[in-house]
Amino acid sequence: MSSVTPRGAATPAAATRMRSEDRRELVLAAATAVFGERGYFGATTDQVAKAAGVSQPYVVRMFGSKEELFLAVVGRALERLLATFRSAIAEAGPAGSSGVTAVTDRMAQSYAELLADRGLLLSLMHGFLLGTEPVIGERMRDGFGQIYALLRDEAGLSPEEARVFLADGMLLNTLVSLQLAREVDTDAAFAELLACALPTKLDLIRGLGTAR
Amino acid sequence: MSSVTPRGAATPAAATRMRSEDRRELVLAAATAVFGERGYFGATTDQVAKAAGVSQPYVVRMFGSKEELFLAVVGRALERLLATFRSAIAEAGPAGSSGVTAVTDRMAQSYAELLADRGLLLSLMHGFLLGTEPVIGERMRDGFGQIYALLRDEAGLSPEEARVFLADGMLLNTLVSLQLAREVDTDAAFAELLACALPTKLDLIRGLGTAR
DNA sequence: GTCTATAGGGCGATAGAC
DNA sequence: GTCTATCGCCCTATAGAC
Repeated sequence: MSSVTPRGAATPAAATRMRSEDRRELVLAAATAVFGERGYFGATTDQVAKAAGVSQPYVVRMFGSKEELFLAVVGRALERLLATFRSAIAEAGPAGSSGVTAVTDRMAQSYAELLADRGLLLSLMHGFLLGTEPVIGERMRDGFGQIYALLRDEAGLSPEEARVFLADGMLLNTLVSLQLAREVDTDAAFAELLACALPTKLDLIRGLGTAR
Repeated sequence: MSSVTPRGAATPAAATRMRSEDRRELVLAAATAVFGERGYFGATTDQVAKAAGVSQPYVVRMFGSKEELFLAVVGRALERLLATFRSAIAEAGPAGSSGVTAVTDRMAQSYAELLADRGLLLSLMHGFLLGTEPVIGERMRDGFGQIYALLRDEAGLSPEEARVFLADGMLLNTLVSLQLAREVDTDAAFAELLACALPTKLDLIRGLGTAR
């Protein structure tokens, strides 16, 4: 499949030799998944290390501390979220040109697609719930402000339209994290809610709920 | 102020002698506040104990384990939430009778008032984000299902109306937890969003944001 | 019923070899 | 750059006195 370096063979699990930048990205992706599931406090640097196939002290060394690792995770998540929204806006044009629903629908679709990036949106969500943490809270307020500014200034949404869009996003995060899809086959009410909240993405959510 | 028992004087801080049921309620209220701020993993039984003015081992003894304490907290929170909604429905009548907005507005007002109970809604919110936890996750799915069932069957909302109501609630929780109100005076965008998301409750939120 | 003392385990971070 | 070994703290839970 992928190229194996001359030194190969003795290196850990999934990770054969690679550029340090790639390895940093690998650890960030692993950390995103772990923080997304258990939150900042619930996740351990050892869980991240095992998920990335490196040693626990190396994870800490790489980022300085667990808190800085979390800040890097949410920073990266925010970057991707904003970039994805900008692509959507570029495709659909801002709200002024061809109606509001063109942009919001396109952005909502982008948002749902970001769910495929395991833990990315849920790491942000966990962060949003830690507003009283001195460092993390400040960072999350700033990030939330960037999202709101994009919706207003770049997507061209009104305050009310932006509010509704954000509310839908928060519900989506909650439903995914709750893994409601787990009982979608046995609970008619959950099936009804999910069908309503995720018109076209039921299969995607179902996949996320079971793949553990 | 309140009655002091004969033994008084030597007992801890805020808590003079009281019935064990009252003390259990005191600990539950303290735990609700702590779990609401830091979540299940971030909260420690010692923080709960200090907030309640009792010893840490006593908190554990009382509920068996930290996990059972959390389950008691979210169980109590859910009870109160459902009871509050039922009062609102009783006052406004279900959606069929006098239009949908009568019930939803009354329930939304009730919901905002529950924010005064420190940590009650945020403990639930933290729980919703732990859907992958075996015991807690199952309990939270069940609780969420109860809320949805109430909105549909008792409040008489359509699936779409229930979805919008839930989405607004999730955004409200997020904004409160983020403590966006903290910067409402220096950040015009935050002020705009909060004014839009919390039409009549800006002062309430402001109070929550600063009182720490 | 409630406390003090403490055991036992896990976690983040550091030291130092390779 | 990455690992192994390990320290020291903090946290949950138990034991046992009052």
